[in-house]
Amino acid sequence: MISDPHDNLFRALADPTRRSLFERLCRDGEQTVAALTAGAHVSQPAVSKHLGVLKQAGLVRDRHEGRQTHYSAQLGALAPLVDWTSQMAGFWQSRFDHLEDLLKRMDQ
Amino acid sequence: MISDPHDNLFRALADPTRRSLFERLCRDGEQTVAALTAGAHVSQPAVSKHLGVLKQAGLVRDRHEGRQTHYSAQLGALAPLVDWTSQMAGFWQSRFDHLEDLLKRMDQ
DNA sequence: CGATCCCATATCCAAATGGTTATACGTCAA
DNA sequence: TTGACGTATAACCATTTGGATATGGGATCG
Repeated sequence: MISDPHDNLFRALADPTRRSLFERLCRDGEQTVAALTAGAHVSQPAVSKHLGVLKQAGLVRDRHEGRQTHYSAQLGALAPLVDWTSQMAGFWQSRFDHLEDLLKRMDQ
Repeated sequence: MISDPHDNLFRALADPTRRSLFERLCRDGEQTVAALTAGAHVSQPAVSKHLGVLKQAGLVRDRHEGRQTHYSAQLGALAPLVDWTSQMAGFWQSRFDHLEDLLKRMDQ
């Protein structure tokens, strides 16, 4: 089963808890798991698991420092999302252009 | 439990089959369920269910004509996605600006 | 060294999800 | 009106998912 490269990204962002974690990392910058757990309404293991998913999607990066792990958002990972959206808009525009072109030719 | 307005949108786009349907509607324009089912690698009821989810997310529109239903993409529904992405980028930029500002003040 | 702290992993569970087949329902044709 | 067609819904099932608690394992402190 082939899975397109967008799949991990979309799936990672689908969960509200995960989006919230990522949003907080974007808003407030690098944070430890403990800091992220406070404020998330789920247990620490749940937070760790979510961070794992985000990491696999390339949305976050982890940095180990002593016994704590600092996570930070990787904004660049959102690029495929922007590309995909642009592509959809492009398809739409393309069809529009084609229609416009057709009407123009009919007008002559 | 409050669910942010982005939730339906992200969740709808999380499934590959659903994304594929939406992509085809963007690329090729309005199509009947039968046309969409041919090409989707799942049964017709599965397609109908996916279209229902896309519709609830505002991503598609349905038009009944006789005994067939035509679906078309609603590109505008992607706006919240763009907004969200912009917001994340904005947060990042904001933190960057703040850091820049801080460094500037320390320089004095 | 022993205790504690921070985080990750293991295990388990309920609920959600995506799929199927069977069927109901409106529409068109004969 | 009867039957075929196009789509939606119903009922069901396997798998995935997101959560919890329990535990492991390295780092730090006493």
